[in-house]
Amino acid sequence: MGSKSSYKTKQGDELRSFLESVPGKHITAADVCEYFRASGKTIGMATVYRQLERMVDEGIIAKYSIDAGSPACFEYLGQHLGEDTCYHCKCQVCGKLLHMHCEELPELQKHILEHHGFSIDPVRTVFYGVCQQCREEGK
Amino acid sequence: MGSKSSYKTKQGDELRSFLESVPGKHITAADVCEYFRASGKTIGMATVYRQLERMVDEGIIAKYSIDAGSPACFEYLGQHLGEDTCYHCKCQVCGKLLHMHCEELPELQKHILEHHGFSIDPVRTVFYGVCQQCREEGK
DNA sequence: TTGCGTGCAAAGGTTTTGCATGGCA
DNA sequence: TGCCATGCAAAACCTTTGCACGCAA
Repeated sequence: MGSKSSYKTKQGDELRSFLESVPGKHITAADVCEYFRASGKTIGMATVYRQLERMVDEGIIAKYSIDAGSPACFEYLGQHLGEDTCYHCKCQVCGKLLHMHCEELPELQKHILEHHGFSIDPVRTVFYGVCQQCREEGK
Repeated sequence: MGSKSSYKTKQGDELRSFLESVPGKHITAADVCEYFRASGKTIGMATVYRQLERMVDEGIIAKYSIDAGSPACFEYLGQHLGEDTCYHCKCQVCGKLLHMHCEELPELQKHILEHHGFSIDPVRTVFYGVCQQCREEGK
């Protein structure tokens, strides 16, 4: 695996630099197309999905499949490819996807690996629940 | 919300008792249809989805939308409608969805609520990662 | 009888795939 | 020149919706 030869293409470069320009933001395939259209360029949906899939495999972006019928969203990982990973929280009420830095999570990760044999991938894991704002506004 | 009058129907009863008969198992809408067909009965896909949605609203089953293009799966919650909730782990290698009982998770839940303002819903939250078996088999 | 549940078919949306063309090396 | 990437269209897939009919209350 990982032995794919790959060409450098205009679309791939533009897509990558677009994603790099919005670190921490969650982008759908449709967002990418719209961005290209707004820039006067075009890109096919199939190309977007193929490029994104490749980048996920390479580990430079993350893919989140939050809900059943809604589009997957992608996020440039950039420099937090190390210990400074942040987890994600998805509010079931307002639908927002939040970032969370928590010092206890690496410990939990370690505990679950040692006691339950499961190695958590922080990049793909999403906590579902209710955010503070929605909780304060009464459910 | 929640003020729906509801009729008792043959399909609803059979679906419910089928789900009750496989506690802790993960069932898709297609699985339900197949089970009915195998029993000599039939049920429409739309009915399955509508009944399942209702049961999710009632809190007696949980719905997991794990991957982008694959079907959502449902699970009868039964008696663990309380503190004895279990979390789920999805192995990205073999695709299995595992149950995990962990005493530390309620504490984490509390910590995140108090320090990060986010109220986690254990029923919907899924940890992504790699299971023990896959880890031992290399990769 | 009233109105909800069901079933079929059609629509909706996201993602994947086939195939001819164009671009990178 | 060889091979990969692209783009368009079509397909595949899961899920939702519309509408007429049937069944529960």
